[in-house]
Amino acid sequence: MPARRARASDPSPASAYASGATEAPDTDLADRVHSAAIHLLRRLRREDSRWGLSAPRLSALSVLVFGNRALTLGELATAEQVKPPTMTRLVSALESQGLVTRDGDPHDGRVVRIRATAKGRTLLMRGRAARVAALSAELRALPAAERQALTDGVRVLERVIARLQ
Amino acid sequence: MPARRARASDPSPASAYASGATEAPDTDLADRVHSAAIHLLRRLRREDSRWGLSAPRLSALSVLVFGNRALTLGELATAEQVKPPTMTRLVSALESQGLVTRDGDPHDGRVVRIRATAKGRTLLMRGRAARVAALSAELRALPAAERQALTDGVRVLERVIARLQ
DNA sequence: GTGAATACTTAGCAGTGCTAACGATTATGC
DNA sequence: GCATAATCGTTAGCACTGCTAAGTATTCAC
Repeated sequence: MPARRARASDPSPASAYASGATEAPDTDLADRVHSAAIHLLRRLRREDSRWGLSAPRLSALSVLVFGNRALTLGELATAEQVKPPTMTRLVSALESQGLVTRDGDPHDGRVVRIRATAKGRTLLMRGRAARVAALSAELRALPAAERQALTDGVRVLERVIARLQ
Repeated sequence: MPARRARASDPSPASAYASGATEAPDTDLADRVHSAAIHLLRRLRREDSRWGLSAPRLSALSVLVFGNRALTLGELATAEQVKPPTMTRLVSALESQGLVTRDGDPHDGRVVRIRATAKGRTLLMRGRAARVAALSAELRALPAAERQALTDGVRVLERVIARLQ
């Protein structure tokens, strides 16, 4: 079920944007990427509540854990491509969950240094695994060629996204 | 900048989830797909307000326009993978914008049939183009081989998402 | 040392997602 | 035919994320 073109009787999510017939090929591809992102996240969202880690919190925490150092709130906001007030609230939530700490910087009283706690590291490892478990399972079931195609595609997409900033 | 692995000094968005070193390959890939979806949508979100069409509204409207027929609210909710109350509110918003109509079904008084208006069709065509314009521009700039890799990857992802339902 | 710039927070808005509970309508079973 | 059950959609209310505007505290520049 390639779902390359939307048909009159096919309102399936994956093809929602894929009209294509009268579109430039790149617009068609952009629509499909866009639509796939929407539906993927909607689906993965359902796993969140069990872990108390929504997508934005998970994403921010992962930057701290894998960055393996304290970041200022502004750095974290930039890394996550959100505005500072949004990150303030995300960090407050993570802090109240005991997953990160907020410390003042001795050299600059304006900045706040945010660091993942041990609990945060542990929860991240488990939480992100749970969130993407369903996806991982499907990917494991893929033929090697398709998995490779997806890997290559994602690599391209990552670069495109970085360029969109 | 392949961003395949997160490094201690690299809190870049695209690699936020890509720790990988101690992960199974598929989990690594799932994380990367997940992360890419998050950051792509956050970026594209910014274009929305200019058109009054957020991602969910755009997506729902596109199902109606390209499906080219009236759908019940429940069908639309299923197609968009949201619960009926969520779709009720989305449809109400689209209706108040004059982009869709809500009509009762003569054969079944419980059902509501939702149809895109001409205005809805027009706005969709322009709005979705605007929303993905930045993305389209980047894709057009890609070498043919990379664009093809992304196309193949998206095709795989679409099938995976359909299977996640 | 005064004024500008920077970092973060607070307040308030809009939007999306959910569940629970409700009314209206249709289908079922006797 | 009528009571009961099932279905469809809505309303109400919660949590969360995103933004802008405005405020506070601190540091930098002259």
